[in-house]
Amino acid sequence: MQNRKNPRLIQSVKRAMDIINCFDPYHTQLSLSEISKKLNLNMSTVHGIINTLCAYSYIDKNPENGKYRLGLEFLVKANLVSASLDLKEIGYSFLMDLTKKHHETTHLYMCQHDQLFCIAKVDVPNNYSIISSKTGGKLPLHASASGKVFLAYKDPAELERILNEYEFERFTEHTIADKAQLMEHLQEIRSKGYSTEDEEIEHGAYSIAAPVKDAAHAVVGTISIVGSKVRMMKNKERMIEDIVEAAHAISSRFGYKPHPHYASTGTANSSNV
Amino acid sequence: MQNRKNPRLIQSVKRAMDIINCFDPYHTQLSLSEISKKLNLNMSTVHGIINTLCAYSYIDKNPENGKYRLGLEFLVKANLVSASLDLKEIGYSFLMDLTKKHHETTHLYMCQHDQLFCIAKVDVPNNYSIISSKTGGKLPLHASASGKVFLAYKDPAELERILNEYEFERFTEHTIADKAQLMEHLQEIRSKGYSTEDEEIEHGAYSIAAPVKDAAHAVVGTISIVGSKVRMMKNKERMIEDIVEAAHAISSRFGYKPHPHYASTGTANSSNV
DNA sequence: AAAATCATTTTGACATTATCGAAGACCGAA
DNA sequence: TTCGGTCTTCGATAATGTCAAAATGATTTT
Repeated sequence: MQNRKNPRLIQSVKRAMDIINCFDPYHTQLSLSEISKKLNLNMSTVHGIINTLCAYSYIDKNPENGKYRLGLEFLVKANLVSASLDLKEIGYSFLMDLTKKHHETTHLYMCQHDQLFCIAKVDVPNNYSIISSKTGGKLPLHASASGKVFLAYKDPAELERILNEYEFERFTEHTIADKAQLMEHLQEIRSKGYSTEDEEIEHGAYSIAAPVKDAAHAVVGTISIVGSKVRMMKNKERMIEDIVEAAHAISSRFGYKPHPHYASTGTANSSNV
Repeated sequence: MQNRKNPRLIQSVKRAMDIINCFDPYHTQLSLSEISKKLNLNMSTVHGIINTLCAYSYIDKNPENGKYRLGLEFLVKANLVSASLDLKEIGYSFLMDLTKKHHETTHLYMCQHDQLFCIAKVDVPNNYSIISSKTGGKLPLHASASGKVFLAYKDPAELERILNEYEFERFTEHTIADKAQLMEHLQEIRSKGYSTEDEEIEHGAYSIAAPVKDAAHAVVGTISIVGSKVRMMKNKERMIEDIVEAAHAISSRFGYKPHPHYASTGTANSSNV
């Protein structure tokens, strides 16, 4: 569950987070007893924690059925997070350009805690497309173009750590299934400088991603373009060029400067300064 | 801080929430010592809690400066919350229509815990306006059209409770400054069925709002239209008609049925069944 | 209606657990 | 290097969260 060492974590806070994480797209409303059953906790324990979360609007009790659901305070905080993301500000117009040009959906992902979070998305503009409702999605690292390009530029020790405890969920028959296969793939990505994903997560879909790096050559995010495979294949080459170029442009705004002598191996020092 | 009685709240969870709430638009990054100073807590206490929140990606340590900031998991949860809001689904197309017709920004607010949260927004379509970045904003109840209409339909006891501990922040010289003045205003809103806000929160702005009610006649949200006062005044009457009509349409989707015999006083029973 | 079932909330006693202060590690600056 | 500062770890203490059980409340059955 928790990544690194084992710095003393606070039980009740942990439990509070576990409670919050009980809610997912298939369980948007839960009763007290459902939660306590799920987490094997005494009902009164859960009750106390939930009440606290309610007081802060992170959980809300639906008066109609007495069940609990996530509260609107999450929107407030998400707004705050979102507003303070330089990457999003900078990357957005690039997504827009890419989508305008290629008529496919583009995404901007950001790395945090060895996870990739979608922080911006531009859909193909049908009439009035507002709201990027998929913002906030997470990506499987082994089965997405962005995930793979993220892993490809991790430094070897980190990569090792991540993959050792990694579960290769299988989405389609093209999903990369194990570490060895993935490592080979990553080498190829490093040499090409971008990554593709070919029906590895969903049949009929194809995507291309390139890394956004900062001054320390660490990958801070990725940009990607996704679409139906048949359409994508038609001008794949031009898309790759554009994605890579956009990623470079964004990277340079983050102080990234390619070092010719380091470039070939692509070993990024992910600075835990 | 916490509203009702005093159901035993869990200290460490409360502190965790207080820590999260330290972050605001003016303080997006905080150091450990800043937080502990702000909350008058021992650094190691804060440290433990923050570490726990970090393990769940609700807080993230910026490697560049060692400061903490809110984590991307908030985006995930906000997405989940947002996706499960019926009100938003239903209301959205109405906002769109209103904005298309009147060329002004429209908002959809939702009530929770005596607060109004923006859950959808449609800007005047300039070229490609995506992302509703203001989603997640909260509204001052006494100085916004939506806030006032929300209060107007609260049942008297509830209203009393809310206003007794309410602070009337002053934004402009038109801001309603005290309870007596507000009560008078609310009566007027009830008799009209909608609310207006005239430079009460910002000079030059004018807004109109109407309540969305559910089957129990409780106000579950509001829709509003905002714009520069000069423009708004030009076809204020037509806007009011449309806003009220849209609010009714949304309400009826929530099972609301006007009871002719109750209608005149507008006393909503906000069912704490 | 009354009784029974179920889920939620409150209570009080106990031992686990969060807390604090102090000490240790880790910077960056002088 | 040595010094300020901030962050992290550690261990003892008592305060706090936890549990089981009882009380309340809602809903259905007889």
